[in-house]
Amino acid sequence: MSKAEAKAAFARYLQSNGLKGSRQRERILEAFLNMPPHLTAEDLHRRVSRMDAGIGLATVYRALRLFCEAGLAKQRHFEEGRSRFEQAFAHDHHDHLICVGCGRIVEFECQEIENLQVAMATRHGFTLTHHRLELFGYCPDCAPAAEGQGP
Amino acid sequence: MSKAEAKAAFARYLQSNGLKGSRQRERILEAFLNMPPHLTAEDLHRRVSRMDAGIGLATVYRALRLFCEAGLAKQRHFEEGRSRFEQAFAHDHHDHLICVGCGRIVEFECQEIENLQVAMATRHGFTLTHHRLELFGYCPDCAPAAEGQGP
DNA sequence: GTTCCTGCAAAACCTTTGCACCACG
DNA sequence: CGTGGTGCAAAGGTTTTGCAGGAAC
Repeated sequence: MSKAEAKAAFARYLQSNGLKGSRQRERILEAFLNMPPHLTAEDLHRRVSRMDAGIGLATVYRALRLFCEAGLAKQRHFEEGRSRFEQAFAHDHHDHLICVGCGRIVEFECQEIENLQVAMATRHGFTLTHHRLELFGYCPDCAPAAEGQGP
Repeated sequence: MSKAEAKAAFARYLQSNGLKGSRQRERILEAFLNMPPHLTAEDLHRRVSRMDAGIGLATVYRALRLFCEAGLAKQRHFEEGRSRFEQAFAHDHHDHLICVGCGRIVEFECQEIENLQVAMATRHGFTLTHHRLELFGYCPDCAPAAEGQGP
């Protein structure tokens, strides 16, 4: 799904639910589509404020919830106390490799793992809807530092 | 590691760090060891309060943090706004299969998946420290209901 | 003209912290 | 007895909500 399609999908979502568009929602969606993935609501608000200073954080939260309901965004909980949002349309599916040194997040996919997941679910009688896989470790830049110094 | 060993490990942890035991910590550890996994701090507090009404929620949080530091507990963030804690000693490692219908959580392990994870990490130059894998879907009891009714 | 949306501030949540007193060692 | 633990309440951070005014359809 391209960015233009995402915008169209959002407009459609609004219309079918009796909701209205607004300058703020356009700006927030625009910023959301052009951001790196895995941003915080506050991150997004900071960026949006640069273009349109009057937009409130609450409005960003409300828009993000809408994006999630419209299937454009996905809310994720990494190992911190707050949520991050990613574009749901960007790639059909992917998992995350997260550096515990610098926080860098790399996306990857592996069909073999997916297949094994389905097999495990089936073995327990489950019908899979989705999953979450996160690998934590040191990226190439942080690996040398990790050896010399403990936390 | 058995429950008795867990208690001993905690006592050792306290001693080596110049910390003290207390009635509250004993009670909280006891309750923690005898609870189902994946409990909330509040869940644990509720249970502990039944045995010892005066124990405060803050004390439970402080104890849980200690348990984590001592390696007895692991803090996890599922797809909600709060933390859940599990016994770290129960099994060396496992992943989770979570029913989106009833919330039931099943633990499983799969060495093949683990191996592939290491391979993926290596391909990206990462050195793995740990990971998180959660499979979401309908358990056998909830699967039939899922077909007839959309959300 | 409705109805929904917005900004602000206040509330609601989970979690942590400050403080005076108590208990362990 | 000194140091760390506890309970309470207050503060902290993130997310939600109530409300009066404004904008969209």
